[in-house]
Amino acid sequence: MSEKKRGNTSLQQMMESFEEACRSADLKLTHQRLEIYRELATATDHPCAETLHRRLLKHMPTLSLDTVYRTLATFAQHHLVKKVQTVDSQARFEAEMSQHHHVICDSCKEIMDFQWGSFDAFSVPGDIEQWGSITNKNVTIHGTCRKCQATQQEVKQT
Amino acid sequence: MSEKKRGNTSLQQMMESFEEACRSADLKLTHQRLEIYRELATATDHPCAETLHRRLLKHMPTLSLDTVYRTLATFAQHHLVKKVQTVDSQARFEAEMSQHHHVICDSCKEIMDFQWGSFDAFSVPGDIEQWGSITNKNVTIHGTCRKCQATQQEVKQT
DNA sequence: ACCTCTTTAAGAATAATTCTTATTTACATA
DNA sequence: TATGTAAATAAGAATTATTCTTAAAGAGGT
Ligand SMILES: [Mn+2]
Ligand SMILES: [Mn+2]
Ligand SMILES: [Zn+2]
Ligand SMILES: [Zn+2]
Repeated sequence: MSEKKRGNTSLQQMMESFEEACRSADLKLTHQRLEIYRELATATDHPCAETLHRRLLKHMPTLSLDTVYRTLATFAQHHLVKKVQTVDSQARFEAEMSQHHHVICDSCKEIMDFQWGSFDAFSVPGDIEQWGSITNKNVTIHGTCRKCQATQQEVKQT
Repeated sequence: MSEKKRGNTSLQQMMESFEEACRSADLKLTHQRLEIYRELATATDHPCAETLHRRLLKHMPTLSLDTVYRTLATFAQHHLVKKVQTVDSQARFEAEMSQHHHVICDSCKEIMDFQWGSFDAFSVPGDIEQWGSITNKNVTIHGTCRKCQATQQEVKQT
């Protein structure tokens, strides 16, 4: 039971369906791809390419940052990972492909997942259905997380 | 009645409250600031800095791109404009500060506003209220707009 | 009109990402 | 298991988006 919590899907399962997806998309199963995917799949913080690279360097000292970028782009094209939309300049990524939403702390930039089934079941306003064909709808909540609230409190007291 | 549609607020009104806000924030009312704000306020497409610059060059041939970036950053700090969150590398902006949501065409990158009062009235899942203090919640819908659907149809037939 | 501080334009610099190329590797096949 | 070949990687150069530096221009108060 020492595996990271990842919704209901275990890392093992994710790795297996990842390998399967690569094979059927004719993507070679390189050490780099496997490790980059694994690192992202175990991360819960929606890391940017650089963060991912920094983490991976510990066990793969020759991994290039370019490979991380290139690989993430390839994965995204094949819908194996998602680029997360943010207001910041560095792109951030996630391996969690199932429907979920984000809370973002505007102070520390932490992005957390959450579920909102009753929203998912909601149907969009009528005029939007005219607009075109919709592939997905997501909520982003912005605010300040507890940790940052505490920190800002301390600063005030200084 | 020839003014651009801007929700219910007219451009005149926006310009007036903009000038008022600048004065009370001790921001000098320069020609550049007025024109950049006006251009963004009349745009309905959430332009990036470069697009805005290109449009403004027609009437202000010496305006520098740096000024557009710097000015938008200043405006954003003072909550006079908003940076829109996207998955693309170029930042996009809007002057519409009232609560609204976005539909984004993944093909042509067009961003359209829409209202969703019943969503706004919805309260967020309980576990999120524990997370920290929330400043806003917004929906982003992704899909393909009618125009792009039509174009893709043509391509198929070729 | 003049002073002072802010803002601007221009170009240099930086940050994030992508491209080029020589080398290495995965994996299909013999 | 060895070999051939296309795909992928590492390294560094290049590009794109944005920010910084500095000298000159302008806003707004007196
Ligand atoms: Mn997520
Ligand atoms: Mn908008
Ligand atoms: Zn935080
Ligand atoms: Zn479109």
